[in-house]
Amino acid sequence: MEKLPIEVEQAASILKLLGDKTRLTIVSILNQRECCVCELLEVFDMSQPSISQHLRKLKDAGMVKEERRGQWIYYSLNHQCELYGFIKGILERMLVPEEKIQQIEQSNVTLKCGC
Amino acid sequence: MEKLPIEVEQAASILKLLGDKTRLTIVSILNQRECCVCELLEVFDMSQPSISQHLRKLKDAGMVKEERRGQWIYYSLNHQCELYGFIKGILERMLVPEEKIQQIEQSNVTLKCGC
DNA sequence: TTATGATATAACTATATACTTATATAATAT
DNA sequence: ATATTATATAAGTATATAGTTATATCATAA
Repeated sequence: MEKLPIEVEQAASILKLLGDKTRLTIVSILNQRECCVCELLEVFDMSQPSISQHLRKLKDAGMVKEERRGQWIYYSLNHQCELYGFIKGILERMLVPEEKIQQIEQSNVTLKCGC
Repeated sequence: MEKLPIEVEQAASILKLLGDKTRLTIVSILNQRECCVCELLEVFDMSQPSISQHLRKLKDAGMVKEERRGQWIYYSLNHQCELYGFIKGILERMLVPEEKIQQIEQSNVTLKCGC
């Protein structure tokens, strides 16, 4: 399933999505843990709409899925996505953004969320 | 060497370069055979400067190297590039553009080039 | 019901990008 | 020398993109 070769055109559109520092970092974080928007907001020097818009693009491409829990919407990588193997292959060769993940975990956002 | 993890920022810039259909196709073709500009020109519905500009970007990133042979300049993937393993990993999951490669080989461009 | 907090959407803007055409450079052939 | 062929570079343009601020939606809490 992971090993099915991908069309050039399809690959290009995925790579274009991942070819943005902010989005690639988001995806790399989501590969470690699910996050709500306000958690991601902790580690980017950027407005909330900007983060939401990036997540929207990732969702539209099927790379990411969302799940509402009360007030919060949790985003996570969509392992069911037919391109997940392709994406995983890329993430595996990248450094995990430990610092940002720590920053999220040390923020009190999660406490407020109660998750 | 291939397995050293890559910084997010560096990965993003490579993925952005590959996230263009034309460039990704070029790279995918060069993964099979070296080509001169006029050969690539055979398989893209695009002006010569456009192809040259794409090759320039790939060269600037170190992904591609060039070698002049007389009138022609041959482009090929730069296996010495520290990111070659990363790129190769992506190409391995993609369909080879056989049709375009055939098109290049059946064109008489190579005959004229005498290579 | 009203206020608050989390997120999404809309509208706008500045910049980046992928093309184009025109021209320059460089090698070969006549 | 001059013409031809291959390629690069310059300049211009239309569109895409990533950000912004303002506002809407939706869930919870008071």
